[in-house]
Amino acid sequence: MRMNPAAENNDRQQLGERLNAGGFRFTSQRRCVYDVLLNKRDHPTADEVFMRAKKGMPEISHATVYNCLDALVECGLARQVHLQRGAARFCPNMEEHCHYYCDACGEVFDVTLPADGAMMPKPRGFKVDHYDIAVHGLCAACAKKK
Amino acid sequence: MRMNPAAENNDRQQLGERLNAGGFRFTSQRRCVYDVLLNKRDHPTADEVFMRAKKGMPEISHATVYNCLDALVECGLARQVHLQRGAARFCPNMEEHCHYYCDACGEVFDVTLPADGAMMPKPRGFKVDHYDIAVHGLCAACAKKK
DNA sequence: TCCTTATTTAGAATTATTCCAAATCTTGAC
DNA sequence: GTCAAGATTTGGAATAATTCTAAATAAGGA
Repeated sequence: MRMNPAAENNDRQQLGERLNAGGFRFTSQRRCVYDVLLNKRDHPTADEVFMRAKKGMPEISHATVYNCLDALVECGLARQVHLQRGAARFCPNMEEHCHYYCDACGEVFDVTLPADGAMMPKPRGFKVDHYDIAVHGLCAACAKKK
Repeated sequence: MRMNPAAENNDRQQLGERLNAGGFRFTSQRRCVYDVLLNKRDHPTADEVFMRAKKGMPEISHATVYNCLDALVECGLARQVHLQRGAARFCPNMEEHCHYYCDACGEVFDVTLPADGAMMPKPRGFKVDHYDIAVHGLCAACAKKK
C-alpha cells in the first residue's frame, strides 16, 4: 500500500500549494501531521496520529493534530473515514477507493475502485463531493478462525 | 421514506423471531427501541433514540438503548451507519441502499441501490458481511444557498 | 521590521460510549 | 403456575473522542 519515494516527495511538495489554495497557512505542525499520514498508511485515528507526531515534535498538542487533520481534509490531501463506532480514521490516499474493514480484528485495507461513482444514482439537486465506501466483514485470517 | 402499515406490522412481528434466532431474549425495551426506529426513519443517533424511547418508557436507561440497538444490529433488523465524526446513527432499512449525507445541514436520505455489491472487487479470503456506502456533498437546498 | 491575523498550546469542557454491580425480568423445566 | 438459571436492565461512574477557550506564538504581506 506504499507509494514509491518520488511520489511521496511529490505529495510533500504539494502540501504548501494545497494549503495556500485552501486559504490555510503552511506550518511545521501541518507538515509533521501530513508526514505521519504518508509514512504509515494504516488508517490511524487522530489519537494515533498524535502519538506518532509527538516523536518528531514533542510539544505538539492534541487540538493542533485535530486542526491539522481537518485542514488536510479540507484542502484535499487526506480523507476522513468512518468505519466503526468511536474514533474517525485518516487516510492520505486520494485515489477513488473503498475500505475493506475486518469487524473482528479492525484491520483496514484500501482497494482501488475500477470505476468511480458512475454507477451511483444521482438524486436531483444533490451536489456530490465524495464517496465513502466501506465493506464490512472478516479478513482472510479472521474468517479462517471461525 | 415510510413503509405502509402492513409492512410495519410485519417488521414488528419479526422482532421476536429474529431476536430468538440471534440468541437474544425478547424484552419490552427492545420492542420499544425497535418501534422508535420504525416510527421515524430519520437516522437518529443513539441519544436521539434514547430521548424518543423515554416518551413511551420513561425508566429506560442509556445503557439499555445501546444494548438494544446492538442487539437489533446483530440480528439483522437494523444497521449502524457512520457518516461523520461523532455519534453513530441507526437505520431500520435493511434493503441494499446507500446514504446521501449533506455535510452542511446533516440531512440524510436513503437511496436504494440498483445492483447490490456485484460491482465491488472481491479480495481473496475476505468474507463480506455488508456494504456501508455514503455519498457526501450538499443537499439541493444547501447547494442552492452557496 | 512591523502589523494583522491565523495558528498553536494546555487544559477544561463536552459529547459519545462503555463498564459495573445489584436488582429485575425471561424462559424453560417441573 | 412456580422455580431456578441466566440474560437483561438500571443508574451512575468511568473512559474515550472531540471541541472549546483564552493567552502566547508564528506566518505572510506591506
